[in-house]
Amino acid sequence: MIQNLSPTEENYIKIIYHLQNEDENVTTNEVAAGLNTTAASVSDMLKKLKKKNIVNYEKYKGFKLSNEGKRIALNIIRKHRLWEYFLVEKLQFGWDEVHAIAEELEHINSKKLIDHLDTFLGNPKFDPHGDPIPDIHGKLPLQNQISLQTLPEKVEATITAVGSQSSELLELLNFKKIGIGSLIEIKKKFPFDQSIEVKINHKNTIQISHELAQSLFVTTYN
Amino acid sequence: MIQNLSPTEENYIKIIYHLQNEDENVTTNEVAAGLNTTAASVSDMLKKLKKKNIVNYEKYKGFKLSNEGKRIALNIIRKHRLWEYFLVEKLQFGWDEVHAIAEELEHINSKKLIDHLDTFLGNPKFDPHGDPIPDIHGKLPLQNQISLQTLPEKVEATITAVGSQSSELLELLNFKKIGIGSLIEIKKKFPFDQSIEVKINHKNTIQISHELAQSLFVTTYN
DNA sequence: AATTATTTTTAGATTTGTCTAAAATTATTT
DNA sequence: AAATAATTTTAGACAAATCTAAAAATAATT
Repeated sequence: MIQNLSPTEENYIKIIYHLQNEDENVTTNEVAAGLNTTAASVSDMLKKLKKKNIVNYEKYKGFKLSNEGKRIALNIIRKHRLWEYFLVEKLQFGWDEVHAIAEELEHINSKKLIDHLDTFLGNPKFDPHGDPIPDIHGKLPLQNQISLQTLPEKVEATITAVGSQSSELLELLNFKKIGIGSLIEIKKKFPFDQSIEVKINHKNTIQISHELAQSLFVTTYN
Repeated sequence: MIQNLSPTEENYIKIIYHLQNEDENVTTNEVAAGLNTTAASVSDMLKKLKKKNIVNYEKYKGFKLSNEGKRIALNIIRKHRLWEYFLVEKLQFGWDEVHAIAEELEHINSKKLIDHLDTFLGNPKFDPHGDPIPDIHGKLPLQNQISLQTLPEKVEATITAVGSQSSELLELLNFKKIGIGSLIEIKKKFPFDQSIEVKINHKNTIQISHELAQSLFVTTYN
């Protein structure tokens, strides 16, 4: 079912998604704090979202997104993160100044727009903050991945994702002879420019810049 | 003065800009028709816009944008047309399907966003429909467009606008491999049916009917 | 377990943008 | 210039989203 949701409703859905976890219910006050509004307004909105079957809610007992609610949340998050990626990669914004603009862009409703944007950007898997981008079906990429930048020294890992499919990135990876499946281990980190020295497949040792390290995602074994 | 305007207010400002001309005032009914709303709603909004000094308005006498109102209108139009350009040139939309999406994107408020987008797109002067894009200062590019039908022989020009947005016209232009930005020069005019023979981009020579020539607008350089 | 404190909900008011119906004004006809 | 028609404005109502203040329910404390 495709529902027509106001930006306000979407913001509630998004914050509930971010607040909820497996076991505990989300509380009215948490949402009020997260949206800089009052508990009363949250109560009002919950009645609406319950009627639309977006939220499972009983008075005084807290609430959680329904499956439909989760689906909607993931779609909003997909839009938000793709726009953030666009702003940083294409429009040269700093990663710390894109959030507010993406908050507005994410409420524009056109599936075709977002899917074309995704293609244009090269189907990136992670946004500029390193957060995973849901794909066209709402699936999140595997999340035992960490950015190469955050891998500790002397820990072996496998490259399992790249941050984007841009031709520039692929060219660089080709040149350095690394790709999905390569074994990688950080030998030394250089704080000055955040570059790192890594060993690839137990053989060649190469230098990797901060920018490249942020676009490589690895999985460890322990 | 930077005002915070709602999307609704912006839509009113935009339609008034498009309806107004040098001499005559805009009427309530024209705006109501243009926005698919009632004359009563227009009256309500005019009171608001007058208080904000966006519109010069006297009851029962019609109205026009103030200078400030025009400045705001041109900025909205700039946003709309830059987004249309982006959708067509970067996201591979057809020029006949971008208007509705641009209507939403145009209300996003970030000067930096639009100026970066402008740079990213290469400071285009005309949108995919051939309408001029106001620059960062709100200036419209010179509009010495003439119908292709009135272009003299042996004078090079650039196609800068089309007369309609019908899919039939789009189909024909696609087939003939010409569009906004194509260089064009009339080689020969045939009085019998007013058709013309033209050279496109210094390469292929094609025939253009009277009807088509009337729907193409060009800019010369002298 | 009773009291107090906290959280959550409801009740009622406000703002924005809309509408219908009626009144006021202007334009057109006869 | 009077009557009729059309346009424009006002008055009053409504829906969405918000707020404050008070009531209801739950949690924490003694």
